[in-house]
Amino acid sequence: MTETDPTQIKGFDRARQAASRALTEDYVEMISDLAAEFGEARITDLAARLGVAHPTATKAVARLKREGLAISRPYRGVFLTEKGEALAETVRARHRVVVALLCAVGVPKEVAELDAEGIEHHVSSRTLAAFEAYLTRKTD
Amino acid sequence: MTETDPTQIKGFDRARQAASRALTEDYVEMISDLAAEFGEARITDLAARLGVAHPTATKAVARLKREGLAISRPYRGVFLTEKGEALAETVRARHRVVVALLCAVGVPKEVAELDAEGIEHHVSSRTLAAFEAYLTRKTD
DNA sequence: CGCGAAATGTAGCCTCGGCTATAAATTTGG
DNA sequence: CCAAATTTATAGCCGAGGCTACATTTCGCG
Ligand SMILES: [Mn+2]
Ligand SMILES: [Mn+2]
Ligand SMILES: [Mn+2]
Ligand SMILES: [Mn+2]
Repeated sequence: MTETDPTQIKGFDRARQAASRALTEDYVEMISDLAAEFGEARITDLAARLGVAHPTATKAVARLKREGLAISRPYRGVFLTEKGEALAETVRARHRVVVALLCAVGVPKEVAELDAEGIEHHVSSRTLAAFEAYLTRKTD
Repeated sequence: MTETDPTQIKGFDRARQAASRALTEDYVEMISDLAAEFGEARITDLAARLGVAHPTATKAVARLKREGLAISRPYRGVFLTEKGEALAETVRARHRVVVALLCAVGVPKEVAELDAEGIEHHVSSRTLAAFEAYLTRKTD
């Protein structure tokens, strides 16, 4: 083979890293949502909303705790740490921008909401900034 | 908990399915690229371009063969089946549209290329259609 | 030709993120 | 206040997708 384009490798690598962060991001955002609604996030509710079996949610929460994003005691609710809350806020904001951008270029709202759930995790900060600038331009 | 929004669950489910298809899509596209350049795709080249160790590429190719997307004989190159070629074409086209859309809303080209590698796998046919329509409108 | 280098295959390890089945704790209501 | 229902925990299975180490085959070249 000739040379290997480093940009291309970087793209695949970034996509792999984003995929591995996606679960964390969705759980943290959901825990934050549930906390706002009910004051705490229960494992059962997390599992129901994410569409997984509850042991799957339990495992995910264990990982969040390992990473210092959440805390919990046995048979009690799950709560975000400050670090977790900060991540949730970032993720929530990005989710909204992605949906808005999709809608702005003509994607039906319902479809935008579905696709955004996956797309959001691959939107870098620079792309996010471009989306925001575009939305601002378009609105004003 | 109160009710559980089925649309939201569907979004997470779609994102999970897309993530599991992503690897297949990238490999098939890359095999097609290498075939165009060199007449065949070698495991070493696949691994180098995707940024993984060669046993990882070998495993992935084994899966493609299982799924009827590629064929190969020991110590020889990998080739796509008709089904594989068709998928490669679809994936390549979508990749281009995603990059073009990102550029059109103001994302720098280099960044667009990086982010598209992950985003593309989460763009549904309806969103793709909207992107194409937007690009057509903007160009004309 | 034949030998060393390069490519490919294979074995086996790891983590992650699904799942089911079963056990234990907690909550609820009669 | 106790029994049943609900919730949570735990054990253990699976496949995917990474990796390293090592074996084997093919290739290139003197
Ligand atoms: Mn998401
Ligand atoms: Mn989201
Ligand atoms: Mn890709
Ligand atoms: Mn691609």
